[in-house]
This record gives sequence, C-alpha cells and structure tokens, in this order.
Amino acid sequence: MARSRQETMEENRVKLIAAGRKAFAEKGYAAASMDELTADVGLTRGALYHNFGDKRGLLAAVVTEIDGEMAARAKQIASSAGDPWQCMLAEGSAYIEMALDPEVQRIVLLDGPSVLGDPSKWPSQNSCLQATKRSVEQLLAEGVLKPVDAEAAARLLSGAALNAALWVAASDDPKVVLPKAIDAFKTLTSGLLADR
Amino acid sequence: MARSRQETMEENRVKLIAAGRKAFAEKGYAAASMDELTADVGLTRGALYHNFGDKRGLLAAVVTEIDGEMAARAKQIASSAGDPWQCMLAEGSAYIEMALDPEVQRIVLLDGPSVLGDPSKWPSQNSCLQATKRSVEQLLAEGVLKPVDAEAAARLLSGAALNAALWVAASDDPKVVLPKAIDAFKTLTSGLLADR
DNA sequence: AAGTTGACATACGTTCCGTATTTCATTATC
DNA sequence: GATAATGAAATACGGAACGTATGTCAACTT
Repeated sequence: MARSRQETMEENRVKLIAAGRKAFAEKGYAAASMDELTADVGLTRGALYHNFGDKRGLLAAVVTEIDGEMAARAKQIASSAGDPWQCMLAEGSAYIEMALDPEVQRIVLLDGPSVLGDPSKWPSQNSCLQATKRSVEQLLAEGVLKPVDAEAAARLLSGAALNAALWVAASDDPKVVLPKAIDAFKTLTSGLLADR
Repeated sequence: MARSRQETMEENRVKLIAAGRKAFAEKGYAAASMDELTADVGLTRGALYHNFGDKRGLLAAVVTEIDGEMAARAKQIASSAGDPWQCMLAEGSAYIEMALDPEVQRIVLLDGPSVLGDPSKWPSQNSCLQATKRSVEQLLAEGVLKPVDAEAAARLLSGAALNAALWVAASDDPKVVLPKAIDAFKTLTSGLLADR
C-alpha cells in the first residue's frame, strides 16, 4: 500500500499528541509514563524523543493544540453576539466554562504553567490571551473602554476568568457556583467601561 | 546540654522547611532532590519522610509558611490606608508586588497549584484568599460595592492580581510594566463599586 | 536503672527519563 | 531496476530519584 514516509510520521505525531492529552489529563504530567503512553499507540519512546525532543516537548505540543481549540471556540461564540461589549463578556464567560473541562484544567491551567512557565512565554503565544487582547484593543479603538493598557487588561481578564474556573471546579457544587462566578466576572469587568 | 527531644525535632522541621524553600525556589519542585536538600542541613531522607510523609508534604508546609507571610504583609499594608476602598486597592497592589518575588512565583503560583491542586483546597486554606474575602465582605456590608458573591469576587481579584504578577515578571522590562498592571487592576476593580 | 518509645539513618528495589547505538523501510541516484 | 543513502523508529544502557523497610541509638518513662 506504500504509505509515504511523511504520512506515517504525521500519523505518529497525531497519535502521540492524542495519547499525551489522555495521559496528561488522567494522571497529570509528572505521573504520566512515557513508556506506557507510547506503547498505548503501538510505538516506543524512540518515536517520542525523535518527534518532540523530550517529555516537555510533548506537553508543549498538547498545550498548543488545546489552546488553539479554546481560542477558536471563543472566537466562534463571540462572533454570535452583536454588541462588541456583549461580545467580550460572552468571550470571558466562554473561557470560564471551557476551563471547567478537567482536561483543560489539569493540562493547561495547572501543569502547563508549572512545566512550561508563564503562558505569555509559551511557543503557542497563548492564542486565548492574544484573542482577548485583540478584543480589548478593538473596544479601546471604539472608545468603549477607559484608557488602559490592552495587554495588561487582557492579562487581568484572562487570569480572573481562568482562576475563577479553577475555583468553580474545585467547589462542592459547581452547578450553583458557576453562575455566581460569571455574574461576578461581568460585574468586575464593567470597571473597564468608559463613563458615559 | 540535654537537648529535649521535642526541641531537636522542631529544629529539624524548621531546617527542612527552610531548605525546601530554597531548593524549590531555585530548582523547581520536580528538579529538587530530596537527597541533596536533606544533606544540606545535615540530615537524611529519613528525617524528611518521618516529618512530612513525602515530598508533597514538604511542599505543602513550605507553601503554608509563605502564604501566611504574604497574608500578614498584606494585612499590614492594608491597615495603613484610611479609606476601606483604598485599603482594598492597596491590598491588591501589594499582592501583585509580592508575587514578583521569584520564590513566591515558583513555589506558590506555579508549582503549588500543579502539585497540590487548586489553592481553595490547600491545607493552609490559602490565607491570602481568605483575607481578600473578608475585605470584600466588609465593603459589601458598608454598601460600597454592588451586590456580588464575596467569595467569587475575592477569587476573581486574587486571580487577576497574581496572574498579572506572573505576566509582569515574565515581561522584558518589569519596571515599566508593573505600573501598567497596577493601573489596570485598579481600573478593573472599580467595576465592583456601587453606582453613586 | 532497665525497658520502651520513636526520631532518624541506612540499605534496597522500583521506576522512569534521556542518550547512544542499531535497524530497516523508504527515498534518491545511476 | 538495483544499489546507496537517509532518517524514523527500536533497543539497550546509564543514572538518578522516590518511597519503603529495616536497623539503631538517644531520650523519656516507671
């Protein structure tokens, strides 16, 4: 059947990243065994170290993938709102809800920063952060917001949202706590609105 | 000289925690060797595992200590401001500045959540979080804030502040970025203020 | 003063990561 | 179309670290 070399390599990369998502999410980065992980997809550590350099490299690839998916989802949600301001609030709420996913929490919010350092230094450039930064910049240009540094504001909003999600997920009754978090987030965010 | 048993044990605990702060801050949790760490203070792993159970136990003790120091410092700073509202802003700014300390960042903000889970579940109960929660409750009682869930608000503020600090520290020029972060934080926080 | 406790040391087994070497299919060359 | 070269992945190896299980000796008890 003559599978080309590039094809199989790409397939292996995909398989390893998928296995990484599963193992890192279920066991956490430190406890995830690269021997098990690679064996699960019919490979050995040789393939892993050839493709990703080391264990961190695989985590970086996994984080980049998840981060991209989150940003895409947020963009989609935001695009369905008319008012640019409502649009931003929806984006923030979306991040809180997405961060309730155990996979996102364990990999992106907990282990990611610990292993890869602060998100602003990630190779993926953290798509989520850049997306909210662009939203802020647009609102600034329209004069909807008080004059603030766009990057600082984006970072604060992102931190607040993702951190709130961790709190919600760790709470005894997420279903009842989530609305409180979203409500408080919207209230807090209104501080950026220019006085009318 | 008859050193009592409790005395030496307490001394050893103190020595191990101090060594833990140093090693965890300098090398990160994962790379910190318990053999080296204990040898540095003239002990062996036996003492460590007897006193703290495992490596995580030592980290928990270290985090509790640092968290306590941060909360105490914040309380002191906040007490020197007159207006309760200014008091809270000062508290938030203080957290941002304290989180610039590499020790705080590496141990409490990066490795802490990864190894011990979300701060709201920490044994120390996260003194910092509780402190800001109390501040919020007080302001709520005085009618200074819009009606919001105190815990949610505290969590959002804490997340925003500490996350901002990570961003500032990772930036190329912290000295010029820090004021932006604090300014944006104050602007954002004003969203909680009741309409006058 | 003898027995007991328990804090700590020591020895050991297991696991896991990263590298160095090897293999062999695929691609390129003649 | 046969042979040489490339490189993706396998395998073998070394080293380090964690946690446990056992031993030991000083400090406390009665």
